[in-house]
Amino acid sequence: MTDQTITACEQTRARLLEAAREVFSQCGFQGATVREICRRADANVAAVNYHFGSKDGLLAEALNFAQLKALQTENATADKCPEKRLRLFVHDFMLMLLDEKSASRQCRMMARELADPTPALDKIVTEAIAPLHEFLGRLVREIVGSKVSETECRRCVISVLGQCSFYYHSEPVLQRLTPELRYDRNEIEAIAGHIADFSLAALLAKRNG
Amino acid sequence: MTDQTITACEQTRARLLEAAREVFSQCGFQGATVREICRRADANVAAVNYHFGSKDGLLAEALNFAQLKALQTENATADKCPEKRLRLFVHDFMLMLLDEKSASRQCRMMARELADPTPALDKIVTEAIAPLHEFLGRLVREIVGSKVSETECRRCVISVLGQCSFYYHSEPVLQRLTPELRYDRNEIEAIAGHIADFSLAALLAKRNG
DNA sequence: CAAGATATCAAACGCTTGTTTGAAAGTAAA
DNA sequence: TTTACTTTCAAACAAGCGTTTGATATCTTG
Repeated sequence: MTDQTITACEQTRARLLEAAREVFSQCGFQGATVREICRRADANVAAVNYHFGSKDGLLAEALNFAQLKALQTENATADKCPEKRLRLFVHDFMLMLLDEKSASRQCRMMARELADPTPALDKIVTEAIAPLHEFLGRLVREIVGSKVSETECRRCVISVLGQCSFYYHSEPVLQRLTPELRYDRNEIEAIAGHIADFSLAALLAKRNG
Repeated sequence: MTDQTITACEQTRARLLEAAREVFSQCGFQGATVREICRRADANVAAVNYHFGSKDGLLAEALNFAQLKALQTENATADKCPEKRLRLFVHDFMLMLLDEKSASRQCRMMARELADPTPALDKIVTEAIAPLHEFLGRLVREIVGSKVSETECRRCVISVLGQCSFYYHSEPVLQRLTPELRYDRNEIEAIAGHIADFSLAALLAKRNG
């Protein structure tokens, strides 16, 4: 019984992490309760503190930026022109944010925290968001050319991310505005297409203007 | 003592409402506590329930969409081409969202609620956000012409609002990304200019494409 | 198997939350 | 001034929170 067998302990840890990602991404850090996480993980209330020290510790371990990083490296190695890579990025990013079926609650969890800071925000920013902005900054730079200032370039990145995030952050509102709206795969891809069109038109205008 | 004299009761109510707008806009509905609101209003904890019935009731009364509506009517009556009116809207909207000195906590309060729904979200949507989307929808329509579909038009509105909101919602993140950032009036106007440029370029491309 | 370490559990702790209470203070009209 | 009503207040309430506890169960190992 040395390796490879999954101990009961590890099972509980894994269930807690999964439940935590679920609840954190749905309710935010403040809104999520340890009791609800433990209920969904079929674990005792004390389990969180036993395995992770505290609710903060659980959040820190539940955070996982692998998927977001993978999205960037895959995109960077794609053998395409920058316009197509931007289109691809927006597509993958929106699927990650909106597709229920995509198992990437990590990303949505992260998005929840952006608005109101938790102890983990610094880690999120340095490990995930800053690299993301730099990645997009390079991509935008490829598109607009060298005449555009760095500040302007950064604002373009924010314009792209702002459009994407809005669909996630304001879902409750958009749902009420157009009740028939469903984020199925077709809808998400249509939205991603719009954001890419919209952004590329603006960026190309900047390059030529 | 019939009119014009401000009773003690009315003074307390007014102080509570002002303090509530302050705290709600800073901490969100969940994060705000009745005790903190009462402390800032120099009132007893029981005052909220006495005057407004509950914390929910206080939120409902504290909400005030006058400023947001005024922004729309002023804009609509501006004797300008739709491009300039969009530019003007973005400018005024960003000032309302970001300028500390602008006394419009109502708008920021509202923005806080969008991400995680409170009992008041329905009221906010029907009374403030839906009209805002319709207003912007008409403005966008004037710019892109009649060839663009209604769905696409709506998505353009979201693209504009998404860019604006991002600076507000993600302030904690943007502050960490560029620590020297300060939302003074110059910076806000520069940002508003960028968003207007970016969006108009995309909209004009849609009209001509 | 027996002993020691590890993991789970029900229960409770201390704290904060929104809300309620009943008495005290303030106000207005007879 | 007296009477009736409104407003404030300190204190307490019940519920929920994250966390701790000490006993119990479950493994691992000699």
